[in-house]
Amino acid sequence: MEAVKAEPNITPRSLSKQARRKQLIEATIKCIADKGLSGTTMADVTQQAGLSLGIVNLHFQTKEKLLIETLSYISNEYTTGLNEIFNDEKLTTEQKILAHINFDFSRKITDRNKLAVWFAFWGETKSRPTYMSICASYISEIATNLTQLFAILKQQGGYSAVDPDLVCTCYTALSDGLWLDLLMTPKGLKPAQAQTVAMHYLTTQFPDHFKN
Amino acid sequence: MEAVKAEPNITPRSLSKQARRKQLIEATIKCIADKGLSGTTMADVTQQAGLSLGIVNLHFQTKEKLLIETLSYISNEYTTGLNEIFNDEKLTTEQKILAHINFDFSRKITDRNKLAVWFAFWGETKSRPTYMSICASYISEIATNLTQLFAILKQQGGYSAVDPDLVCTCYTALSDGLWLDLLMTPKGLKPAQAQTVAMHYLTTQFPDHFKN
DNA sequence: CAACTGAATGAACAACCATTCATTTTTAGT
DNA sequence: ACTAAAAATGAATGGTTGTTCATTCAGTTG
Repeated sequence: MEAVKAEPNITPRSLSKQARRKQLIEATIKCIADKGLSGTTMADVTQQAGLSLGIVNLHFQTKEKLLIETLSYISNEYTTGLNEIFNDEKLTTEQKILAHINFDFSRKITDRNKLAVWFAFWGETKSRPTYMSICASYISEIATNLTQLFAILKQQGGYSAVDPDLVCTCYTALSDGLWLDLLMTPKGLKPAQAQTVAMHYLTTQFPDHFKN
Repeated sequence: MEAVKAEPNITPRSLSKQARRKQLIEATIKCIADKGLSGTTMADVTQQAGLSLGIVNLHFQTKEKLLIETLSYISNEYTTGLNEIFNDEKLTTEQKILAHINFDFSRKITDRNKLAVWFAFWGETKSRPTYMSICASYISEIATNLTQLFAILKQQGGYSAVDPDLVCTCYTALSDGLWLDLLMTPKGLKPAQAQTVAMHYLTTQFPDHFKN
């Protein structure tokens, strides 16, 4: 674990306040991936960021707030990416769903450091209402959008037997489970294969649109 | 959180050594569910068990060993249940698969305290090789058995297009994801509904055997 | 009933770690 | 160049927690 600065030739304090916060959050992600949520100390995070011990208090007040901001950071990154797809007027419904899957198994999302952070927080949600409510809000937002896409495709494609809510629940659970697979058995399952598994399920529901 | 003894009328020390270990492990499960892995202290666990602080050291030497035994305990409970099904000579392949799903979404397995423990450990696997290897062993054992069941059903049922490995990966990921759903949105998804979702997937693969 | 065994207890200890804040360093304004 | 404000530092602090072990106590044996 080496200290890494965001930009080699720029002194640390020339970065703006917001950039410093981002630097600390990304150091936190790396630390959680390397040492776990319980094993991550303030000394670890600040050393990973190449800064001094007191810096977290200056920007986040407490460790707990830093952790909450870290969860919000990866949640926002995910929902923002999906909303861009959902709101893209140039894409057809079919293309949006394909783009959604593509995004779910892209490098950015299946990065094992970030997957470790997701599961670290998920593992604590039952005992931490704050984590729980952050997760609950992005979950329902994404489900609403995705269900709507499936409903449109059902109508347009004449898939009378398809239940959009069921397909949304099933697809979401499937991708969560595949992420767990990518985290736990990285030697066994690669992101591209995981995407194939997800496509395999969608093919069963919309065979005319998604051929294997 | 109240101290609860295993048997009201039996004094603590009349329990055998093994029963005492089980008592402590179950107290640990409750604590992890209530306070998270990082928030669980030795004082919490022993108080939950209604025993004194030093007892864990007597039976498990260290906290880390108690946690490892706790992960092994729930892993064994799960794999033992599945192996009983897999080895039951009286069941047909189709019945074994049905029993497998039934078990995955039974009360015993979808108990939110235990789900919280599963995800708590999964969230730390990347940084803890010991947790990782415990998980790796049960994962591969179950996958081997389940893939075999699907392969037999493919042959018997004439499902020439089915890929048993793919279906096993997909089903396993799906049930892991549904467990996450049960943990995170208990108000939204009930175990019986989760089971319906899992059945829905199997129906797409083996329509003659598993009708909706 | 007395001596013995080992399970259980919990006060005390030592290590760890989040947080504080007096001091130093950098930047921006004039 | 000088000054004031802002940012960053890191030694010191205090609270928490895993672990230890001398002592207590229940159950058993002869």
